[in-house]
Amino acid sequence: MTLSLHERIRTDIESAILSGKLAPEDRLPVEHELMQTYQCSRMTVNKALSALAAAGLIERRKGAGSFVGRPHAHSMILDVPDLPVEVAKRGHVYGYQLLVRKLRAAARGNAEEELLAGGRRLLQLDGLHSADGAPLAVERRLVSLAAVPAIADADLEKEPPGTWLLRHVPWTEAETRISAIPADGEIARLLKTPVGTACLLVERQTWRSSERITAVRQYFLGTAYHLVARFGSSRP
Amino acid sequence: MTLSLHERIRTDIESAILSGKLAPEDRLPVEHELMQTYQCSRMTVNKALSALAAAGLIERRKGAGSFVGRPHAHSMILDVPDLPVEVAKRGHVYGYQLLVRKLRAAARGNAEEELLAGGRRLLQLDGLHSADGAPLAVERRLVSLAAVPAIADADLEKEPPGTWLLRHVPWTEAETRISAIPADGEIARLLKTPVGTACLLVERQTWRSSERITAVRQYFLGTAYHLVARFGSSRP
DNA sequence: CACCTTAGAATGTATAGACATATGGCGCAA
DNA sequence: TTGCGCCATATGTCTATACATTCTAAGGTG
Repeated sequence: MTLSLHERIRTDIESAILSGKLAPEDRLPVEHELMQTYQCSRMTVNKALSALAAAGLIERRKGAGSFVGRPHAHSMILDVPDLPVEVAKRGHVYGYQLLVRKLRAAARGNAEEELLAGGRRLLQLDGLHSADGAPLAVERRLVSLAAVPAIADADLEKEPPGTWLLRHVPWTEAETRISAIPADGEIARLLKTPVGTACLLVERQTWRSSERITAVRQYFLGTAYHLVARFGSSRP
Repeated sequence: MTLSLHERIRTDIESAILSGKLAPEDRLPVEHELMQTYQCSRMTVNKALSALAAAGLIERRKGAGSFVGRPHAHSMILDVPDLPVEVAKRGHVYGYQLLVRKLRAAARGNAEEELLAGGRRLLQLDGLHSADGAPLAVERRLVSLAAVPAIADADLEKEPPGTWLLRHVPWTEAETRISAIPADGEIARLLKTPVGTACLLVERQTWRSSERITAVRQYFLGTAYHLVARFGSSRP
């Protein structure tokens, strides 16, 4: 694979930064110098530098110059895959059981639920995810009927609501909160584990623009599941 | 803030995709049509479309056209901030206590440690993070002296090794594994909590290119700490 | 010495054109 | 009918130029 010129300029600078030859806050050569170095037009240099800026590796200041960004404020990429897919990838047989399905109003005084409902009703869906027949996670999900009226008619017996939503409802923003808590009585019973067992709690909310779509709490058996986040491209 | 023309084109298409007006696999207008629509040159249209392609929202096929990408494989951004900074941001006083500092060889038979050591010695650093004087997390860190010889002379009494590394050692790749486990005897003692308490376990390894730099295991008091991951830009 | 003005430097945006290269469909020939 | 080759289409890359916007530093003025 022969790199185009702007890609070559981009990777040259990129490796200079990653190897430490260019330190954070260092000033990069200005566009005219790079034009000389690579014997090309300014647009080509500009394309390379713009790409680096978009990737957050450098910072460009109009009138001042281009500078190496400070060591990554390190945000990492957290893959939040669809559970059935994830379980299958780990070589297990996935199962889902719908435990509770009820239409109800938002609990009075519960600000979260009221925001989600937006004055209309909510669909509550409790379910159990399993791998090879063993309980993996319980989830309680609330879906805004205002945002997703179609879900009232969806068949959610065999496919988990997360998967259904993923396929039918586009979203623009999501936030996931990850913590650890001991299993309480009901969670423990459903996961077939002693009360107090360490669980990974994943809470996620999704929005489409500013409209709230769904909120879910998933309790994973701590020893049976983990999340992986990555920074950098190559590692498998 | 007035958007430049290529930004306007970009956001127009972006919102058409996110709102569902353009479905996955749909074909976008070709560049010449967009030139007509926006009365601009091809380079301007190209810049907008290239940005969308770089962001993964669309896919461009030379000779064929541009197409909406399939629904986001949704990866989210996980902020993994420096602990002192994070604790301060939550309004607490951060404290760190170095418990163990020893130079040693990799444990024989422990493949992870041997890879990290690369034939040389390791620096083991155990420490306790606290917020407002209360234990927050214990960590055990191993640093490769082959990769970071300078850390042998660093003063790690007052500042945690993670912070020192962040400031002195550039890295290119990292992987974080998140799970939940019950506190064993030693962890429980250090965190001043009963044995079996649910803990958030964060394991992280970092590399510079293919050279391993450090591996760390952090046990957070489950009820006192959580991680947040986000997709989408606007929410605070 | 402190402050303000100004010229130059550097990036941001946009144009119009040129040639390169991959794709897919259409028409012709076996 | 099938298969091959050609060509229109669409994107990829690059050039040379122009003007706008913003920052920095130099130099002059009070």
